[in-house]
Amino acid sequence: MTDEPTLKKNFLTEEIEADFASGRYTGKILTRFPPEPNGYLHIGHAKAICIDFGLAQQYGGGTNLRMDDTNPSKEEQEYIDAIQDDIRWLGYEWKNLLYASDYFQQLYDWAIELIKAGLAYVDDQTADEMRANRGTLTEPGKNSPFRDRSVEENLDLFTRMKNGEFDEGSRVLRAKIDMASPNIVMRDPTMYRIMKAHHPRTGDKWCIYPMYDYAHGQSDWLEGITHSLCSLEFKNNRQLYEWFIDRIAEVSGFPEGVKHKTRQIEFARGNISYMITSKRKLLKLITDGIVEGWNDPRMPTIRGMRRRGFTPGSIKRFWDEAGVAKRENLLEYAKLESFLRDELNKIAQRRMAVLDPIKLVITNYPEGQVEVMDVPNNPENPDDGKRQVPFSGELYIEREDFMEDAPKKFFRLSVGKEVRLRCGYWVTCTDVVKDEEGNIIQLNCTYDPQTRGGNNPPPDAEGKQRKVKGTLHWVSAEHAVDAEVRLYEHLFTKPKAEEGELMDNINADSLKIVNAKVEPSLVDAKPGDPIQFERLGYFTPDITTSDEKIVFNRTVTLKDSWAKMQGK
RNA sequence: UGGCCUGUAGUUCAAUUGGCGGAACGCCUGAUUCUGGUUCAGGAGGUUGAAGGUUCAAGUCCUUCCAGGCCAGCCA
Repeated sequence: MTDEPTLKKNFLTEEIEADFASGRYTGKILTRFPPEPNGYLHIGHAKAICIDFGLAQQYGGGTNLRMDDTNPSKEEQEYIDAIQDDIRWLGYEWKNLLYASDYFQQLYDWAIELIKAGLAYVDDQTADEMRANRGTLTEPGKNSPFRDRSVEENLDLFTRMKNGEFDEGSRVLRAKIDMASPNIVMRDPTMYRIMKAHHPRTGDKWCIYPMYDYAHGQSDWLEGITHSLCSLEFKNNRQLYEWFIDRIAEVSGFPEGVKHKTRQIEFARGNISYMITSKRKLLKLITDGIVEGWNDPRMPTIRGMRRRGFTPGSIKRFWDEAGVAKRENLLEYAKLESFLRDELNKIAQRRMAVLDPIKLVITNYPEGQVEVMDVPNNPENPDDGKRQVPFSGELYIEREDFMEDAPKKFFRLSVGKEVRLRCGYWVTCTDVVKDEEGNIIQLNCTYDPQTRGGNNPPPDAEGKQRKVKGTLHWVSAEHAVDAEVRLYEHLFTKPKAEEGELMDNINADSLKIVNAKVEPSLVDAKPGDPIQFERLGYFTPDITTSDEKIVFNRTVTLKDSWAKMQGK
């Protein structure tokens, strides 16, 4: 987790290296991550974070974290704080924490210069009129009747817009470019709209707020960003991004201390099967009560995944291995799970927990006896040592580890069969106890005292070694602790979860809550601690866990080739 | 019937820039194992979207076609 994954070669690294080789840039690479503080970061943002921070790190540069706070009607301080927390959790640190709103005055001053140069005008058309006159994908637009106002009138109107003299929606400032451009982004784009909203940072100072297109490029430029890496849908906007900077450079020159223009390069965002990242849809899951909130362990948010038990390392490695390109994609959730398991396998403490308990009674075990068994905390890492687990004549094992009419391939318990209880004893099932309805309520077994600790018994007189195929996990009934365990599945039934009507694809079984019996040492586990319940999967205590009620989240199951065989 | 972008194993990406198409994940075998996990060894899987062309040689260059994506917010 401490060593950063080395990023693979891709078209971004190629371009970046070319930019330094050609002398376009000297010095250090500087990127930026520009989240809009109107929601929580999700797995898709994590890709951008890995690229923006990871690439800069790889080339010895830095990354500015810039809150894209140009729309106060949707943005809140709560998100500004959460975003920083999530980025740090992922393991990245920014060079500077900045806000687009830091540049509101500069942006305004430049707008004045653009107006003076005849490159911007105040438009009195309604939003509907503007839309009608914008033309369509195949037809050019029409010039606004207000397009040729005098500089003086534009200056007067724009100043009054700023002073709050006009109603919201009554006027906008537009760049004067080309209403017939085949790139619709260039058809006199809006630079400022009137918005009388309270801004978390600038308060009530401004009645006008800049649009993304007018704010983003210049923010990059002012900060001396070398590479502004963003997703594909901004490809069309790049022409405008460059237009603003070029025009401002002509009209006002470069800002103090700024030597170069920023290069925007677009890459494809990453989609993952069974997950969605649309903020609107995610919010609907919450408002419709499908999930608990932004940090529900089933949510693809950083907070949700963190609560679920994901590690930052696995998320970073996933995006690193996924690569970067320019095509639409749908990564398999299995790939994410693979890197998750890989890391968890190395660090997770092993414990025993029985999710669906059935009582196992050892009929020949001395009544009332309790033994303490040494069990390794992590066989993958002997340095983690061993712990002591109480063993007795009354245990719980997993209901599905017993079968009455077992097929030959069933390596677990069945009447007449012998199995190993992990680090306990070898037991043979003699008979079962059923209730009136015929349900099995207890398994009676005998144990072999020569197998203490789960070890092989000595060979028989002919030197033959007795063997068992199966090893089961267990907890001592008397010592077991009750715990609630939350078992998660995909939130959606279709891999392309984003497709079609959201509510048609909801997996009704995405959360299953069971009452488990767990070994006593688990009472000390803390939220975030990676724990493997042996033979079941990786779990971590939920943030709601308490002394009164222990709660675990299942992060991911172990691979299960038995279940796979059954499925066939 | 506009502009721009993208098509390479099931999936995501590579292919030294024109020189024998690979990896990861997934899938299938086998070995090992006190977790049906891990680990190890091996295997299957490709008309490089299609058709033409240039070339000794094309995934890579050219032409045409097909499919998919983005853009018509006073969102980002």
